[in-house]
Amino acid sequence: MPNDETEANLNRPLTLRDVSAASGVSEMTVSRVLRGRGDVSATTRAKVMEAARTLGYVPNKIAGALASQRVNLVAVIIPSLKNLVFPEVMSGISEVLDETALQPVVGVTNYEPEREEKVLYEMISWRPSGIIIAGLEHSDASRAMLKAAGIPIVEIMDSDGDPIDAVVGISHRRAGREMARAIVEAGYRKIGFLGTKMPLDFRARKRFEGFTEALAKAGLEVHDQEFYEGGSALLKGREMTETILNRSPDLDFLYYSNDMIAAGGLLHCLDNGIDVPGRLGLAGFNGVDLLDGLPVRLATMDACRAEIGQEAARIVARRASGTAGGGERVVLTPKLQLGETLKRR
Amino acid sequence: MPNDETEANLNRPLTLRDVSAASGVSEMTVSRVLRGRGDVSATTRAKVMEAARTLGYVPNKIAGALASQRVNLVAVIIPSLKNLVFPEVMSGISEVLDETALQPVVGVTNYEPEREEKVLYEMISWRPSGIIIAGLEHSDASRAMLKAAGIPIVEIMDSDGDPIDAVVGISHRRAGREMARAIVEAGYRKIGFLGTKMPLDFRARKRFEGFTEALAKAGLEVHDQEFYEGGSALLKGREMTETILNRSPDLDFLYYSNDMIAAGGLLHCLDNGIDVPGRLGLAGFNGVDLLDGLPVRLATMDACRAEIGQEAARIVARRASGTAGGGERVVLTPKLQLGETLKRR
DNA sequence: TTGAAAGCGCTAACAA
DNA sequence: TTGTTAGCGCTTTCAA
Repeated sequence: MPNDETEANLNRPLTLRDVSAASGVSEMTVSRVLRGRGDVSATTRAKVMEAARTLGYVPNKIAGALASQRVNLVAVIIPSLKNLVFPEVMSGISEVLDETALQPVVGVTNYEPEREEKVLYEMISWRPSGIIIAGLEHSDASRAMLKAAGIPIVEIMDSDGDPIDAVVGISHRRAGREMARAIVEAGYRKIGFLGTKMPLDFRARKRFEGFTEALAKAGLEVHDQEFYEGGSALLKGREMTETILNRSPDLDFLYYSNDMIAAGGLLHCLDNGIDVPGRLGLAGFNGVDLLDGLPVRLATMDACRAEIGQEAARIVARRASGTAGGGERVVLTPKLQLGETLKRR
Repeated sequence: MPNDETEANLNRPLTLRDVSAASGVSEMTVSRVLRGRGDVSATTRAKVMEAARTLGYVPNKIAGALASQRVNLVAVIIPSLKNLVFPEVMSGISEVLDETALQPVVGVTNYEPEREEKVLYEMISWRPSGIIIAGLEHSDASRAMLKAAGIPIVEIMDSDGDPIDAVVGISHRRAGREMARAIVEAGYRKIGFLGTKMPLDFRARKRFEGFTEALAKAGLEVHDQEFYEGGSALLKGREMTETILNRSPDLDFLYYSNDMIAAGGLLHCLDNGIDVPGRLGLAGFNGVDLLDGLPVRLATMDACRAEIGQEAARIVARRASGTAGGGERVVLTPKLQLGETLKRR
């Protein structure tokens, strides 16, 4: 049974032409109406809107983008979605872009440079209005693509290194140094480090470097260390803590490369009646709000995730709106939260 | 100082034409090489690759998509990234799509129907090869768009309702019923429910409905309930648990709508020396691997997140490759994990 | 305020 | 194996 003409299921996407035919208005004017451009009479506008709505027309952005040479997408390239940190950055980005015509599109690299290259290539081939990318370390090929893209590039989360264009982040080296200082000042001396077995997590590495550097200044060094990969971070935190304490029972402080494993360590200590922070101090990194629910507030350092996302998005938005710019540099200061797992002086 | 011609920074993106000129090969053949189509001599291929590489050419997918009427994107529409569940579904999707030419693009709705409409409209206007969308409940406008899109639509995570096209999920009603049965069988009688204050979290609601229904069959009802919104789920779990136990000290079981608040509840009980599962039983929902790190293994029900993602991606991939289909229905069975917070019989 | 023509950068289809 | 031609569906530009 053939359908009524105006509702015919043509099994092909509708085009401007269809709306034009249905409304008796030229394609060009239909286009104007649909894009909300002025200079269209109210009558014409009404006719067009009516036709578009009853047909269920959805514009083809591909054609629009090709013709206008404008794409309202912002590529956001991050290592992972499973680490809560990145969704938080995403929220900051979305929040700001929601007020603009721009839209974030996420690409995930799994901390693999080859994947980063591939994802970047794919993204750039859609000619986005800007790229927000985690970290300052990229392969030569990636850097070349980013430089050649001719669009705003904002590298985020880290400020220790040479940005390609703009950068928004914190200094992880400094974060490590400050935590080390706080630990030493509190009187701890036998310090252990627990982290991920991820040579490509440059930010964690920089924190570690800053940490050891500041310890060295105090005449100390990392007494023992332990690394993990994969699995539930909370569980790994428990296990690693047990392992390292068995091996080096004289440790009096454990610095973890993230809050999740630190929380696992804390649970281990609570379970085993280890006096925290008296006998053993603990600290993590990130300030994830999961920590609010733990029995004891963990010492950590807030990495300003949402703020980083917001600032990065603002830079892209500003540039997309034509306001000149380039090479913006926003360095945020991570806030030390002593919690209850680090002795007070 | 003008640049050397082959490396000129034209400040406009390179086109096939540039590669064609640099290599002395026709645009069409360049296009063939770059897309890896056969029927190109090794010599020509080499010339083209060389030219493309030294120029740093990145194809314009917008033009390609318009010309070929093919877009290798799959829109994935989910309520949130902060709930760990969705990143896990994403992993399943990526894993499968990585083996194909398809690429996921994520849109986030924040559980708001109006946002879902907007995100859908944006996505559909890029003419993706398929849409994977969480849930079976959508506004009329959203449903109309999905139906009219003329591409594979896979609704995921839930199987209780009428799908538009394909569906991959679990029955949350059944999940609720099964948990209720297990609780009753274990001998608990005064049962409390703790969940989110989210009228639009249909899946949580269905679990609750199934739960009360099965309790009713056993002649029981939910004895008290407590809801929360926002904040750290772990902390809210602690707080709600304290609140509900103060109000109804005779409760002997607490069923939580997700594992995170259940974990908070568990920590509260451990802190306060409440005998779990003897005096009070606890259960959550999801089977997030965070739970592995808790001192006591929480009773929960695995929601098959990764598997759902994989199946959904497979359906889209299969359809994109032309293999006919439509209306696929995959209902997975959530696995009950008794853990140590529900008495065994 | 509206319309007609040209073309965005690429690929399908066909020809050589 | 390679090249030519004609669009894809829209927007820009210019004319009416």
